[in-house]
Amino acid sequence: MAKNVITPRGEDFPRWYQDVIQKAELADNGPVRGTMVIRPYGYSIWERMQQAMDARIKAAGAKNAYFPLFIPESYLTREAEHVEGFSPELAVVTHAGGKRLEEPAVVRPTSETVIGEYMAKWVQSYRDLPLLLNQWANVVRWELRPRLFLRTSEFLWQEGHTAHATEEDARLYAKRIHEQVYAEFMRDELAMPVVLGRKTAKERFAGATNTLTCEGMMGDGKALQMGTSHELGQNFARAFDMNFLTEDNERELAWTTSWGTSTRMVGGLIMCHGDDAGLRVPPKIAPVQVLVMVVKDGEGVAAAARQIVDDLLAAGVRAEVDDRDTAFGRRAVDAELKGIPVRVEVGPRDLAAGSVTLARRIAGGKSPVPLGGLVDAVRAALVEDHDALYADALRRRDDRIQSVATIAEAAEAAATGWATLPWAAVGTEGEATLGESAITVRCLMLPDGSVPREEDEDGVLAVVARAY
RNA sequence: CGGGACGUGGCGCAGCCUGGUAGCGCACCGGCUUUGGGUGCCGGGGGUCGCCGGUUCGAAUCCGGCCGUCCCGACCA
Repeated sequence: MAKNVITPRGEDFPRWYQDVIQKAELADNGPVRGTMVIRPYGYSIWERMQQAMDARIKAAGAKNAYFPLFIPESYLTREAEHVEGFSPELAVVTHAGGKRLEEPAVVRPTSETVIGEYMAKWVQSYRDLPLLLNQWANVVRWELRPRLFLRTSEFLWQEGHTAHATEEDARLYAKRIHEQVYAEFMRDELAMPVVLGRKTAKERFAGATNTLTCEGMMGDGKALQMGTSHELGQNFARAFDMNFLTEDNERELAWTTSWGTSTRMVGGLIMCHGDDAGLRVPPKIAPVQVLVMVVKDGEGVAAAARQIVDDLLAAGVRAEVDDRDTAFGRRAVDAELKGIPVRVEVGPRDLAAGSVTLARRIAGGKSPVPLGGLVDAVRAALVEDHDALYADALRRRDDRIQSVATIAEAAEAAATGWATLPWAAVGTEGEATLGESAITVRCLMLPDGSVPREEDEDGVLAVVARAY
């Protein structure tokens, strides 16, 4: 492995993170503070996330639609908590077409309001419910302390918005998205274990009655909120007059939900799986699962490498050839920085032996594989790598969660990881105390890992940590 | 907005204190070399020293003003 290519994680984790993003060619800072240029390799990772997520969202019954970037300022103000929560980070267009606008247009920070307005129009009868929508879009939240992928003033995301006839139906749908779309996606595609829970009132989405969250643990023990699913009660339905006639011809307000995941997940992926050699991309998300490297050309090696790529592609493996003219070591280091799970090294020596060399980014090590058995070996490696990444992440998380009894102990544990303690021992005051040390209650959960329906249920645990 | 630092080729920095017309590492380009772990050597291109003004024969360097960036704090997918 190459040395000193990037800052070691243990030396300076934030610096390591920046180095990985730069060296793996994931992103650059944009020209306006807080903005981000997503480079092709970073974007291809996002595209794979989108694809996998989109399929799950559709399987949950939601359909894609698109709503405008500009929202009338007056919409935002209709839901009191919502506007209060978002006003500090709004970008507002006051001038356009060379004139001052009669009503300023807010650049969407999220779309509950516009979508609420239109859902109100479309929902007339109980027969129109549930109405299940999703959109892929960019949103803008003017951030004071931006960090690439984790907190940028503009980011890309998916936002789901649904309307239901009953509170129970809305609750179950928010839960379904939380568990069967988000958490499963993170586990099965990103190889990331997440803690599921509900947010405290302080951490709840502005305008929601309940916020469910997926919290991931990063390599430095800090928490990252990777996705949220909200029950909005009738708050937005009331603000936008979204009502419908029941079977009994009664007029009732709908119950709505919203839920989102963003490009922040790319940051989570980096910080969860990366190591001192760079990124490690889980095979299912990897834009390039196998890089076939021409070690030394001249004896039909390049042609053999291309044939191998074709065979892998035909077998449904995402493969690319690397026949660049640069030194082998540099190309190998590049592949490691980018976290490509498997490298197939092809050189004259290999071909003479009728084999190739399989180099593993995640499991580590190299070994010869007969050409005829390559496709199967690659398939097995990719499955094994996914499981290994998940196991690593899970082990780290379990090692770094401490069960404690007091706020003081929790604060101590949060220096290196997470702590769980009875929510009853924390409460709103304890939450404020911890906040003074930049420690937050990430979520509330039950001892068996399930999500409590109410904050004050018996045995509810608070998960506290420092967070991104 | 409160506290701290910094603006010099693409990136990271030295030079400033003690003025004399810009240098190093990486990256980039060309040649040879080596392609099985950032190969080595030779050659080369690229900078209004953040901006404006002042002092001076002469300013990256000294003085004044302005602009910008980064870090810490208050907000967040």
